[in-house]
Amino acid sequence: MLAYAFVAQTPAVDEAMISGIEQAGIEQAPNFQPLYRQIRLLILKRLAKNTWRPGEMLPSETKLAQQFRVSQGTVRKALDELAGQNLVVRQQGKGTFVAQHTPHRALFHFFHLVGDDGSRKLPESRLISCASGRAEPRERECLALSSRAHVVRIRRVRSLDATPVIVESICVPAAQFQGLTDASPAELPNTLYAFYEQRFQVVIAHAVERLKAVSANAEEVRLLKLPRGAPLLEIERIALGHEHNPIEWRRSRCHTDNCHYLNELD
Amino acid sequence: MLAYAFVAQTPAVDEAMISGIEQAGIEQAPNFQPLYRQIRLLILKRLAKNTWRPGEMLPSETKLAQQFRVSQGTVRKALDELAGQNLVVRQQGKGTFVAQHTPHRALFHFFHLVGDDGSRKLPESRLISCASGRAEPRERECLALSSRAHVVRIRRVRSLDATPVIVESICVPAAQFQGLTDASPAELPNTLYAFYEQRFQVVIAHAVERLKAVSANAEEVRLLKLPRGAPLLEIERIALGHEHNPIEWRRSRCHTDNCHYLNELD
DNA sequence: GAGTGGTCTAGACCACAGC
DNA sequence: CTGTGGTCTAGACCACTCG
Repeated sequence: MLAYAFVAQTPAVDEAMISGIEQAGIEQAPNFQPLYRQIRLLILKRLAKNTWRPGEMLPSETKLAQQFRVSQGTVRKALDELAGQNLVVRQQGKGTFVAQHTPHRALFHFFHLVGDDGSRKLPESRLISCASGRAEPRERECLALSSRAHVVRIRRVRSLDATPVIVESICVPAAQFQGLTDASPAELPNTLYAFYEQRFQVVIAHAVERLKAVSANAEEVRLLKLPRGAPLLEIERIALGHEHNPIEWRRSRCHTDNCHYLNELD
Repeated sequence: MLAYAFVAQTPAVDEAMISGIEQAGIEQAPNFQPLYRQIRLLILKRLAKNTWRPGEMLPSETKLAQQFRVSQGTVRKALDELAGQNLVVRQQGKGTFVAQHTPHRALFHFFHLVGDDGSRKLPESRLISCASGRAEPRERECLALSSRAHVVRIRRVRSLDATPVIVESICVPAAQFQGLTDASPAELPNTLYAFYEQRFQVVIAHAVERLKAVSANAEEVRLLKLPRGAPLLEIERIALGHEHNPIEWRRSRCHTDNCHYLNELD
């Protein structure tokens, strides 16, 4: 029952991490965690604090083990879990690195639209608009913003094989993206998350997508050259940081006659 | 370079498992695997062979380690990977069990439609038809069947909160499901995969889903009480066995005004 | 060669389930 | 009490990378 609170003779893992221990004595729900999970949390906090930049190497397992006063195997298990969540990348002979948003990651982890022939490509993007303004209620809700917060809104059309197939609306808090509206349209890259990382030190770690079928509205009909009321696949995504804090709200409406959204289950 | 082929003094892991070793000497692409992966494959083969039934307990780590002549930690790592794929379930103090299709698994791993209010429910099913016939080309393609194979086709309407929202077509090879058409309609349960397991010893281990937006056809309009041409979310699923052999082809067309398909990314 | 992560082993101890 | 999986440790050796 008292397991895993303190294992090493010395406090091990200091940093005020055992935050759940109460002095109230009785029947407290035990939020004790195995050592390797406590280590994992400590490393996660450092990731969230940007202690190391994306792409940078973490200290070696041995060094971390010394710092935390645990065995190397325990650190390994913590790092393995983080690697399983794609938060760090491990490379034999080189080291453990903070995960980065590469084109490969965009394609295989964050973009699930695949051609009906099985082809996987990132669509080209054409910017329509990029401007800031007071956040609307829905935007505040999705991004957990206060009532006077401002946001930056980006709209673009994305094409696969030179055919426009997606109308995309993106919304991010202006506070975390100072100067985004000043960026020249040509500067806004196709894969935004790497851009967020490099330009604004904002790291997207997770995302949740919600899909519906909708009818194309007048603008979508025009932009995608569709018949009136054509069915579109709406993908609404909320992208989250390391602490699951919402960072970006995105709505993509996709013409899926020649492509589909692919998902693997177990 | 020669690592991991044989580690223990005795051959360890017999069963003719090192199938990739060629007598041709030079520059063979090494399909050497770490020991724990070889162990994992052996256990996987036993799962595929139905050596143990779903829900049954596997031998303990210690016993498996003795059988395979490796250390318990190596078996543990193999089992951990299998547990990560939801192919086995580990329970402290009890044992390791072959994964089963429970209502919980259906709801959280195989059914991604969620109410817009966040509610997760399995929809009720009403059977429309269940009959067998010669497999059509598309069915043969999806299920990897020969040209004279027969299939069983099931159609049903599924309702959330007493509102019909899904029209579902299911197709399985008749050969693996002898007597399915004789089953009384009342006997066909809402969650089919548990039924497949228990009645036909057919185990669904994975699945791939492809989503599109489509327009409701006349029948769907009637069954779901929709306006003509209403947009529907089409979910096409191919369910696979342990060896990734296709077992079921399913197409669900969903009315998503009050629900959505939920997917989490990393 | 030095440093990194990856594998394998062995042993100790813990938590949990069930008789 | 016994047997199970879960954690933690320690040490040996391997493969890979880079200077």
